[in-house]
Order: sequence, then structure tokens, then C-alpha cells
Amino acid sequence: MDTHRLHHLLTDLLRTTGLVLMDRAVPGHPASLSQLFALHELDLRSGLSQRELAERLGLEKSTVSRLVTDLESDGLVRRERDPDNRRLYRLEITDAGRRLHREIASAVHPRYLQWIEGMTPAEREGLEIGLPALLRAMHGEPRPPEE
Amino acid sequence: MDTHRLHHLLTDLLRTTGLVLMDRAVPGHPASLSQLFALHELDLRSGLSQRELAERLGLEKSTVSRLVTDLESDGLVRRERDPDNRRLYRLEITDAGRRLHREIASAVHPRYLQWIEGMTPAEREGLEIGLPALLRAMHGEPRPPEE
DNA sequence: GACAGAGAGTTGCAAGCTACAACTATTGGA
DNA sequence: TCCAATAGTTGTAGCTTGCAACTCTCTGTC
Repeated sequence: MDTHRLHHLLTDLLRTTGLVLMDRAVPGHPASLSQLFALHELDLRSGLSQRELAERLGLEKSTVSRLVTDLESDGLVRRERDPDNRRLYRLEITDAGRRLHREIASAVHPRYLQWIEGMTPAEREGLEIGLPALLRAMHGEPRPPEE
Repeated sequence: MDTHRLHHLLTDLLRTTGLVLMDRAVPGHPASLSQLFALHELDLRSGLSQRELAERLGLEKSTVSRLVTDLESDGLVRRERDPDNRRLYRLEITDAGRRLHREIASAVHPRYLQWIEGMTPAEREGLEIGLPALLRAMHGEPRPPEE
């Protein structure tokens, strides 16, 4: 696995995955990719501030401010001031937000299944080992001890 | 590898990779993600029409029309009418386009290297097997015979 | 306690990317 | 010859984004 090969693979993956996720047709609930990422993040971690969310999403705080405003007015996210530091919000996904997130995932689900079935068991196992490791490395987390 | 896990991994990967590729600082040569994808595609395959390029990029033909106009005026792509069917163009990347594509890849190169080094040999091998297989499945290509 | 500075968030604004609809030009067939 | 289909272009409007300037809150120092 040299860097050129990785570049090529990731470029392809980025475009293909992006298209598929944008395609998600959850009727009546159009959501931008950033909104989807935000839901994903808040579904994982509760109580983030907007600044923290911005950092995780790689977006400017003003962008996130508008993003969260939209999500809130759609009832997908709750915004509450931190009592200990009233400068910042504590963001929480609502039940509706969680539901939408699941619905989007479900909409893409058949595609995922198709992909998984299009791989041999050995390839699946390789992906299962390699992909989380790549993400770990991308996030700058340390390498596990070798066995 | 179930679909939820795949969804989670791909979402994370999409966001992280997108950020890194957008970050690419090739001084004096800002390029949008779509431009980058177009260069990537044309560097791989010569003689595509705009319609074909649009299909590969998942973009509307009007968007691609403007995209190619920009690339052409930057000298990165050549546009020539097909003599056999003067309705369509045959697109070709120029030397400058190829050079820019390589420069962008080089700019991200250290990051790639870091990621690869952050993985164990077993993880790298897993990725090497699993990732191309996933892409193959995403593109609807058939599964290879199992051994 | 008052004040300066830092941090979180908001708003005005301009720029970029995109899709849709309506258009032109070229081709191929009835 | 005419009509439908195909490739590409342009007008337009919407959405997302970053930057700069702003408000509000907190913290530390005097």
C-alpha cells in the first residue's frame, strides 16, 4: 500500500460515497451532507458545544451556528445554555433527530448490503481490520501494539 | 462487518478525507473538490465527452459545462470537437493539468504516509485487500471467484 | 468592585457550487 | 424535408460556506 495507491482509492471512495449519501431520499426530509454529519456526531456524543461541533466537522463557527439553527427549528436538535458557563450551548439530538438519522441510514442500507455481498469473506475481513485502522491513523490515534 | 458498522465507518471516512483533500494547499492553485475529481478522472481516461464526465462525477451537464470551461481557461484541460460527431467534445487533460494533479497528490502525500505508518502491517494488508474490493462492489462489478 | 481581554456565538456580506429550465447546434431517421 | 433526440450553453435562483465585525459572558488583575 503506497501513497499513490491510497490517494487513488480514497479519491474514488470519497466521490462514490458522497454521491450515495447525497442520494439518500428520505421523503420530506432533505438534509445536507453537513446536517447529516452533525446528526451523526450528536447521535454519538451528547453535550457538545457549537465550537466543539465546528471543530469536529471542520467548519467555521458561523457556519455551524446557522447549521444548528436550522436543525433546531426542524426539531432535530436541542440547544441549551450550559448553566456553569452561559457563553456556550450544550447540544443534544432529539428523538426526532435520532429517528431521522436512523431513517437516512436505513435508506442507504440496501446499498450497503449489496456492497457487503459483493465482497468475498476474505475481503470483508480485510476491510473490517483495515478500515477502522485507517480511521484511527487519520485521527492521529496511536498504533496498537503488534502481536 | 454489518451495515451499521459500514455506515459509521464510511461517514467518518467521508468527512475526514473530504477535509484533508480540501485542505490541500497548492499555493496559487486553489481547486474545488469537483475540479480535483475531474482532473483525476481525465488523468485516468482520455477522450471523455462532457456528458460522460458528468455521469462519472454525478453532476448535472450544465455544471460540468461550467466546470470544464474553468479548467480550460486555466489551461488544465483541452476541449476538441469530435470530428465524427460535432455535437460532442473530446476532453483531454493537458500537461499542466497532469502536473497540477500530481502536485495536489504530493501536497497530501505526507499525510498519507503518516496514516500508513500509523497502521500495523496486518492492518495495511487488510486495507489493501478490503478497500479495492469495497470500491469494486460499489461500482457494481462482479465478485471474483473465491479460492 | 471596575476593567481588560478572551471565548462562544450571531449576523451581514460576498463568493462559489449546484440544479433546473429553456435555449442553440448537430445528427439521424422517417 | 422535417422531426425527434443528443450534446452542450446560459439565465436564474438556492444553498453552503468563510470572513469580519458584532454582542454577550466569563476570568483574572488591579
